[in-house]
Amino acid sequence: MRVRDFSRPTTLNPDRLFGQVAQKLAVAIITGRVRAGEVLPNEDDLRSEISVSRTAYREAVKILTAKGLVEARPKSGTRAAPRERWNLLDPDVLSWHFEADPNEKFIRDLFELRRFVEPSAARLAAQRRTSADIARIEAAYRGMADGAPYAESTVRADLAFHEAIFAACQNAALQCLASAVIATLQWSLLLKTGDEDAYIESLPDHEHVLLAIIDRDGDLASARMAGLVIDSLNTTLASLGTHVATETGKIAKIKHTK
Amino acid sequence: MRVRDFSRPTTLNPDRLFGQVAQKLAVAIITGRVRAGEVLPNEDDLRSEISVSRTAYREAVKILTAKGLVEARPKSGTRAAPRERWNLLDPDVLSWHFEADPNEKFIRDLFELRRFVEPSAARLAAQRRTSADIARIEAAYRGMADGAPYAESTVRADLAFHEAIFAACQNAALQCLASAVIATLQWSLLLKTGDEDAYIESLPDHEHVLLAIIDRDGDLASARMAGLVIDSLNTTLASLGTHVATETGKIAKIKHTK
DNA sequence: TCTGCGATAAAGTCATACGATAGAAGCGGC
DNA sequence: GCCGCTTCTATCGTATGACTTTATCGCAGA
Repeated sequence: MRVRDFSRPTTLNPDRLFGQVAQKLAVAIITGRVRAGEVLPNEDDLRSEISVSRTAYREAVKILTAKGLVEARPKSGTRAAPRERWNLLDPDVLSWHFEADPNEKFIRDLFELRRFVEPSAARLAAQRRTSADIARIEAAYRGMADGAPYAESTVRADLAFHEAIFAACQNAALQCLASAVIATLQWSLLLKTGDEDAYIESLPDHEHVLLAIIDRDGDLASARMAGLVIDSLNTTLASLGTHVATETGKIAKIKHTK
Repeated sequence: MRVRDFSRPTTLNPDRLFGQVAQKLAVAIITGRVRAGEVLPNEDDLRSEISVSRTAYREAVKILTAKGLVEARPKSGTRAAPRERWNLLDPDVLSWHFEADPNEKFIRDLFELRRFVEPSAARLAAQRRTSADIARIEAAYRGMADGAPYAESTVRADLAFHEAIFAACQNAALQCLASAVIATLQWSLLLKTGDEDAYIESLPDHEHVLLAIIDRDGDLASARMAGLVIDSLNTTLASLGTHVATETGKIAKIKHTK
């Protein structure tokens, strides 16, 4: 599953060696290929796979440590951490998740988070928005309305729409959740690609949210955003169903050719 | 400001060298001693302060990179990142914040997040809780009720109470926010230490939340949790006022002796 | 059986070296 | 004198080898 990163909010340089190693290890952990056991085999493994120095390997491990994916203790080895320890909302961890595994439960969890957070954010945005915020949200909406359904620029505009609402909240802590929401959204848009009806139907919902924010009507903005998120979840789950079916088909095919 | 870490949810080993360096750099960035300029001075700075090898320094930088505090671009230097880029909800970043600076705005932001997230979590917990969850929440409540107001075990129980509610949600993404909430709470409890009335008054509120969750009454649990958070914010801000006053006094004193 | 000490393995730390390149400084041409 | 090109340097990335620290495990002795 390849998610090409337009508007990537993370800074982990992917064309540096340690970044690649980190990603490789992370995906291995997230998919469950490495459980709570030692990551040790990888030291030799990566030696053989890509000839990578201890330096690069260690820096990759440090990154994963910082994100809670592994725990390195002096004598006992470097182990994959249990999932509760992971910083699931970290942009990189999220992007690795999406690189590894659809995992319906996790998608649901993320949407549930959106369901709680985004309406509140919309309310706050309605209360605090400046005219500059409005301009930004409106510009994003225009981008959505004018573009072709799942074109790159349109998707970008969709993400920008939601991000601009978070930005209007003037709350740094809340803002951090924006990246998680964006990642979820990006993922779901990717899944839905092709379902033009769903996209076109969501447009008026976006506009209604915008209008409520312009009107400084917090309750309305909140309610409309809640509706938008729920609709998004439903269409995403529908697409996920077909998508998973396709994937299973592919896997079956691969297994067959093997 | 020293916050002794009981129940630290983070894994960044503080007695390893790179951990100390990372913390030192992080605090420097968070307090604003290093703005968006290069972190370069520190390379020499740390050379003179603690003689630290490049390895340890680089690994510290990798950690900060992973948390969004700095951006290391191939040849142009390692710069402190703008605040929007920071993973403010990362447990370590939070703990560094609390180590560095009370910053009322940030406290408000975090409480606002709690205000949005915890009621939703309480609702979900009420809907999904198992008897084991109840046992855990109830045990935490007992610990709060039985202990002395700001004793370590009591604080631990308070944190456990809120964490148990998140755990009952069965939502991994939401669970990640628990650490941020816990950190906020721990900080506010530390500030409030001494204000026994506030603590004793909050006890029935906690019990009411517990009862609502036992009754599987999501709406009630949510409403009561919202009340609890708002009360907590108010008492915290009150304590923050006196605390800041004291700090200012200290600063004035220091300036005077200078 | 319990205690403690030492062997041992793995992470951590240090020093050094080389390559690549972005950005600055210097040089030359127009 | 201004602009563009070349060179030079600073800094990050990567590699390597040696040494240190720490914690686990097993063996030996009480």
